[in-house]
Amino acid sequence: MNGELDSTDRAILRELQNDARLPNKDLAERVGVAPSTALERVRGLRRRGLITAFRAEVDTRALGRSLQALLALRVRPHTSQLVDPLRTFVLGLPETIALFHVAGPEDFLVHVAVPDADHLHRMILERILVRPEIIHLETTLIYRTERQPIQLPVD
Amino acid sequence: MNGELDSTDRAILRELQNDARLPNKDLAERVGVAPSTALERVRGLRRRGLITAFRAEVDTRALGRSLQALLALRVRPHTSQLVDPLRTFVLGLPETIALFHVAGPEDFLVHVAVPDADHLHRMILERILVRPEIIHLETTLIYRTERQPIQLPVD
DNA sequence: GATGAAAAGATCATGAT
DNA sequence: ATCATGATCTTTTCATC
Repeated sequence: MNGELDSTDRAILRELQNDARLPNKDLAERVGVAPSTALERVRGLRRRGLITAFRAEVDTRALGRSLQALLALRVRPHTSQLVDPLRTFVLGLPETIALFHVAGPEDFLVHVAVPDADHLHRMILERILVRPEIIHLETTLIYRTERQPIQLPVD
Repeated sequence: MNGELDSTDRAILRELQNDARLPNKDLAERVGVAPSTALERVRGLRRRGLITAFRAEVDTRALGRSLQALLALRVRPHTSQLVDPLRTFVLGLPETIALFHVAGPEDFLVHVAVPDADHLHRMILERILVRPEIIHLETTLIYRTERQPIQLPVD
């Protein structure tokens, strides 16, 4: 119930970030505890909110979305009355992978994956820029994205 | 063996992105096929590269990394001789969540999660800016990150 | 916490449609 | 391709240390 992670917890987090479907028996062996202990630890990590979900990772390229971009949006006036619906709208776009609310001159960065540049262009013109609260949009093409699959505490 | 996704494949991708540990029996029921079919479909999706991994998702806040930022890096000269080792270095930092190689005036965007602003500051000064090939760094604080957990093809 | 054994349940290979 | 069925393996619980 406390917030500390011992080396077993950390090892479990490492293994399950690497393979969420690792059988409990194998997990137990790799982290050096009994299967029942591993099971209890994993439950604890979920209960304490350290593990938030188990998800399949898909390849957006294989889904026909080979081009990624970051869209920097400026929204004015920057009131929750305008910002909240925009946030919902952006997250509802099937092209959206992630949405960052940021400090600085821009308000949002939207990470999108699309089939091609034409799709991106049409999407921006026909679905994004038609919204009058967006007073500025800057597109940055992404050549390559690399995610670090394993997150651990930093000391 | 081909690259098309039918509605069953799409439904499976949806379910497994939502819960990678959904038992095959339940998966089969939800997508409306027999368990053995569901199993074969999932294998096919893995083999064809649509599903790249099953991963546990961890909460960086719960790991004691409550602050996120994007670091825009400019590297000069922009040669693979300098860029490749830098890429490896950045991905090796425990603070790094993702690395974007981008077009435009900046070369990289590094998504990091750190315990606090002081850690971020020290990290930038002591570990990033000491590298002479980095001729410019701009830090953007992230107030909030929202990922869309489910990716599907866009039409 | 860890262990071992037994019950419940999931996975997987096979053969049929 | 899809399905139904047993054989096999895993997970889970519980009693115990």
